[in-house]
Order: sequence, then C-alpha cells, then structure tokens
Amino acid sequence: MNQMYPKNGRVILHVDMNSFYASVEMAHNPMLKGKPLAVAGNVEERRGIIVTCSYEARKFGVKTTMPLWEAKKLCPSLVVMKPNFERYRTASSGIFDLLRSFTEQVEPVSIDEGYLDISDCAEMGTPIEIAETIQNRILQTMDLPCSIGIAPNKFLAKTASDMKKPLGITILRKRDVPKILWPYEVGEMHGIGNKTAEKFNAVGIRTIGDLAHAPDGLMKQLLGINGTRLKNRAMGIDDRPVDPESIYEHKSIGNSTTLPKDTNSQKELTAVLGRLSLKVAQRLKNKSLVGHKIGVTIRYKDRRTVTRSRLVANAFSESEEIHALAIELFTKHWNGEDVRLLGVTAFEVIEKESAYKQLDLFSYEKEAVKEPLYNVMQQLQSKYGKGIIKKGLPPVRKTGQADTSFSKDFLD
DNA sequence: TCTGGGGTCCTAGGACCC
DNA sequence: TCTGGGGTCCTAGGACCC
Repeated sequence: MNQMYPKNGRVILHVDMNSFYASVEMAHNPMLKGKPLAVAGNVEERRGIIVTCSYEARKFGVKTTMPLWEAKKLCPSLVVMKPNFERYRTASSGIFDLLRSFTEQVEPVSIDEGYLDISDCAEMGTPIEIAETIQNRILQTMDLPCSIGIAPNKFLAKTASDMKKPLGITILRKRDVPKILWPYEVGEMHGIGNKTAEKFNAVGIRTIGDLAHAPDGLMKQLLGINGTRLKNRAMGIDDRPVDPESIYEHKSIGNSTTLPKDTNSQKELTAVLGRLSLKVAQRLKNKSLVGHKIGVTIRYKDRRTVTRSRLVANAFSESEEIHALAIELFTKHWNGEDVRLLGVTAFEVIEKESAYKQLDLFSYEKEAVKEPLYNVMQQLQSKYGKGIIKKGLPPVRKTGQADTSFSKDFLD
C-alpha cells in the first residue's frame, strides 16, 4: 500500500485575513463592531476610493475600489476612516509571528495573507485541527477573523481560502478539482482578470473545466508561457514551493500620488517629485538598499499613463540624487499636458553591502592585480550568469528541516 | 462630477555582439 | 556584393493582484 502514495505530497495552508483593515480598526475600537465601516484613501479629497470595508458595509453593495462618493450614496450611514498603516503593519507582524510558531515554512504574500507548508507538522494534529487552532488563536489573541484553505499546493489552497468567508476553513483535495473547481467561470480563477477572461471566452473557454481541457497549442498561442501555466492550475497542478525568504527579495521600491488637482505647473510637479523621491530614499535606507535604475510614471488627465526609466551608472540611495534623476527623466518625456499622477520608482535594487562588494570586484577586475578575487568573480559569473554583477547575489537560503509528515495521501 | 497606491511577471522590439 | 542566426541587454507597456 505504501508504495502507492505519491512521493512529494504536500500540505499547504493559505491564511487570508477577512476585510483586514476594517477588522483591525474594529479590534482597536470595539464600538465600531457591527457598523458598516470602510477604510478609504484620500478621505478629504474627491478622489478617495474604498480600500476595505466591513461585511455590514458590503450588504449595502459597497465594494473595494469603489469611489467614496458612490459608496456613501449606497450607504449613507457608512463610517469612513483613513488608513492607519502603522496599525495594520503591527497587527500583520503579530499574525505572522503566530504563524511561525507552528512552522518556519511561512511565506507572507501581502500584509494580510500568507502560505504555510505544514507537510512536516504531523505531530501537531491533522491539517484541519492545525487550521482550527490557527484560526482560533488569531481570533482570541488579536480579535481578528481569517479564512483558511487547505490543499496540496498554493493555487488550490488560495482558491480554497476564498470559498468560505468570514472564518471559513475549506479543504480542496486534488481529487475534488473536477467536481468543485471546474464548474466555476474562468474569470473567477486567481490569475485571470478581465482581459484574459475575454480572450478565453472568445475561443469558447467559459469554465475552469473548459480551460483544463483546452489544447496545449491553443494556450501557448493565446498567452504564451502563462497559458500553459494557467491550464496546469486549472488541472490542479502547481509546484511552486512555499518560500519564507521571498519577502526579503525586493525588485523595486516606488511611491506615487494622484495630485489633488490636475496641473501643468512645472514648479508644482517638481516639488511633488521631490516629496516622492524623499519617500523612496527613506524606504531604501530603512532596508539598506540601493537602486541602479530610476523610473518615473506620468498619468495625464485622460488617464493615459507613460512610464520612463533608465539605468544609472552608480548606485543611488540619497533623496537628492533620486530627485535629480527623476526631474531629468520627467522633463525629457513630459509632453506639457495636465498631469494627474506622478510616481518615482527605484528598480534593480540590491543590498548596500553587496553593492560595495561588487564595486570591489569590479576594480580588481580592471586592475587585474588580485588574482584570487578576480577568480571569485569569474566563478560567480559562471555560476549565476553575467547578471550577477548588476543584480546582486541571490539571497542565502536556510536549509530545510526534518522529518515527520502526514500520511501522504491526505490531499490527493 | 468616476476610477488609489503598492507591487510582480511577461512580452516585444531595437541595439549590439559574435 | 544583398546581406545569417543566435544570444543578451535594455526599455516600454500590458496584465494581474492585494
């Protein structure tokens, strides 16, 4: 019997906080409980949108990304709050600390959701018992509700956690994929937005089951590599590992803002770029990062959006440098029309330390004096490719741990 | 009196090199 | 003289997610 079990059966949890910002506000001020509550950006401006809302607010038809004025029309009694990001970050790190007390194999994907690989946690109980314990502890210690999906991979776990809210626990076994997953409309699938759903509908793919049965060639032709991937997901296949280190791997850091009023005043726009550059510089500094590529985003009155970027010879992190680079890019590419939004982004960010190390390697290469170090660089290049010089060393990974596991057919 | 702000990944085309 | 083919790097934009 044993040899019938698949070798690499995994048990993955996806923990998804329910209307996170609104729930944190309610935990912080219990008087808000039971009220239609919305957290909205730019509350004092016309351009505020709903970021999160409580289930009471949803009953009125209030939804995420809805303009504030529209939400108030639907629900005049709506309580509207500005976001307190500090508060949400604190709650979030409390949640992830709690999750890490079960296993180190925790991958946060955003402030309010994350994956756990509990394949090696059999001694703690069944997956359902573990999920119940997690859900109860987060609720009891932090007064915050979450939904949890249990499945053999990330995609199915994510899908499962979405199926019952709030405070749901849902198991999605691979053998149940045809019955449970396939009847859904293809647009419901995580990773498929409006555009892709339209493309699929145009060739007669309406349900996730249709996608699972679609010809490989068609998928490739329609969406390239992503087509194949989506089809695999629809079949319940997803080999991505749970990666606890991924949160430390930043690729870009940027700030943007929609202006209170559209403007073409160069003085004002320059000042806004200055404030954005300062924020980017502060965030780079907090994380000890430097950037190698500067980017600006310009959105015009009619929402046409232009992005421009360029590589910079020397790594940057100071706000003045960033501001100067941003102004240079902006003035070169701005067409003079009224601007609605401006953004400044640092790309190709790496740790300051490894940026220095690479500089050292460079200078040794040029002078060709220190043979041993030059060789090190050669080795790095042959191992990781030439990009290593620009992109930096891959982060060091902790090695996995041992041993005990669930009976392997639990989720197959 | 519409539609925020933070990201990631993929693709396509031109430049450039061998 | 009528000009290949493969590869990488760089930039811009699209799609998607929370």
